Amino acid sequence: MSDKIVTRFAPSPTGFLHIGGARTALFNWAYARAKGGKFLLRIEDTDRARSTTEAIDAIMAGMKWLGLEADEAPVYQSKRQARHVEVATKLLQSGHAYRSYAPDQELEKVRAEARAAGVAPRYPGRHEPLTMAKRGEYVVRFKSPIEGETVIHDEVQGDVVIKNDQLDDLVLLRSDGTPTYMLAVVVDDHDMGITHVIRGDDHLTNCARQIQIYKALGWDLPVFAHIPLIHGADGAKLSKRHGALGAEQYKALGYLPEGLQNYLARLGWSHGDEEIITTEQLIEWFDLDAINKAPARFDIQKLDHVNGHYIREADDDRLIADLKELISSGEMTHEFSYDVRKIEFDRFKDALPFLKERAKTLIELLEVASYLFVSLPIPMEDKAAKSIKDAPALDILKGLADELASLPSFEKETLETSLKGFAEKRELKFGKVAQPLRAVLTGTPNSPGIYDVLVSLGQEETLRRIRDVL
RNA sequence: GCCCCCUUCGUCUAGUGGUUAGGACGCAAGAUUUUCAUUCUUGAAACAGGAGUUCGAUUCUCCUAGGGGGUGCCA
Repeated sequence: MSDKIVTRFAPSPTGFLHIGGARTALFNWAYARAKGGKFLLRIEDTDRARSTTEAIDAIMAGMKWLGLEADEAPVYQSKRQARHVEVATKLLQSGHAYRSYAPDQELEKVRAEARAAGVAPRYPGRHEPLTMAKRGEYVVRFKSPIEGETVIHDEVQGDVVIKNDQLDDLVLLRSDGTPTYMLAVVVDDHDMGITHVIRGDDHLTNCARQIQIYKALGWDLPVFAHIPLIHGADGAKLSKRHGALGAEQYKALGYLPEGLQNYLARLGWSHGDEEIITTEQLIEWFDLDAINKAPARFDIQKLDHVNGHYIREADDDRLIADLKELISSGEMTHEFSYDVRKIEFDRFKDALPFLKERAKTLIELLEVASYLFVSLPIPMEDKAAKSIKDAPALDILKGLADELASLPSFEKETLETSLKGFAEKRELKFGKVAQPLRAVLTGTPNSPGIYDVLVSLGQEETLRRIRDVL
């Protein structure tokens, strides 16, 4: 036993890496990193029928995207069956487990009766050997103590006491000889040298059962930390909407991994008033005692805000690379107002400094850049169309076309003096000049600053767009 | 049914036996500005309810209510 901390994330590969799992992985990863320990991944695929390789790939891809890579190759629980059987046999030999031949119907009956009587269901086989004929098919059950209580010393929940008479004799080995989760999780955590088990609190009650198995085996207990689940925006379980999406889907939605990571870290964990927390800071600050006991709701608006921060901070080249990847991935479901495959990334990059100020996701970034890449009859939004309909507006545009055509260069400062002078000459408020111009250049009433639009479009294209509506 | 966990602004949270209960998102107003966004300023907004302990409870205890989880040959 070394002092080094070892944590693990142990998903069952029956679906994508959902947001709750991602946070569990993040906490385990952060704790290992914070304490200079190891972070391992174990695929809990003992339920072969429901486990898929697609799910395994999706989970690993999601973790990789979030920057949560394990320090060693993943352990596949299904490949450790021999060891699980070995331990079950040991338990059988030491009298901590027994073969159970009862058919399902009998168990159903017992459970129904227990429920009707208002007590926890207990499997009767443990009291007296079953008298029924052995049919050859059996499961191995753990002989759970009836007297006393089991205490879980939980780093997040505190001491949780469960009376032993609440815990039934759980199945260790199924009738086909495969191990159940309850057995496998104990054996694997022990064998992998896991020192800290950080997982969702849906495992809290079952933890008491696992502790009994540890004790029967004479093994040391790991430290347990059961973190509350994440709820959806409506307070119910994570579902539909944003909550139940897979981590990878947030990528397709245009979120940055550091944005999601930051948001997730703050969901149920905090460090004073800190909101923007970099990966480095997370590693420096993360600890179990700052994890909240109450479940948190997933708030997409705050995620947007945090993500917007990271978009603005992001390096331009990196953003362009992300954009290219996102577009070629074909995973975006957003319907764009223009053909994003026609984007000229050189021009995009030049405009990025002022574009990223107004985007919270990569998708929004592509949308605010739309004016750059639409082709000639510029699609007009109603409001924009209205602002250039009347004669005075058209007259302004006509004058603007002449004015802009006469400029020797198309730089911001030149344009500023030019446009301001133009407005002054005609005794117009600047908005009267800028709005029609914006409409005709971008097709919308809202856009980046007019000088930025002008510069990013260039003199030739600007004039082409103005003249197109005259 | 039985068992376990949880409860500070709408949301994420800080916090203390005595505080003007703090921050963030969102919302509202204002400043900046050619629009939108960014940025900045200001504002509204919370200790679930009831007992008890105490000189004093948001903080400690109990009860209730509400929410969540478990109770599988799922994990």
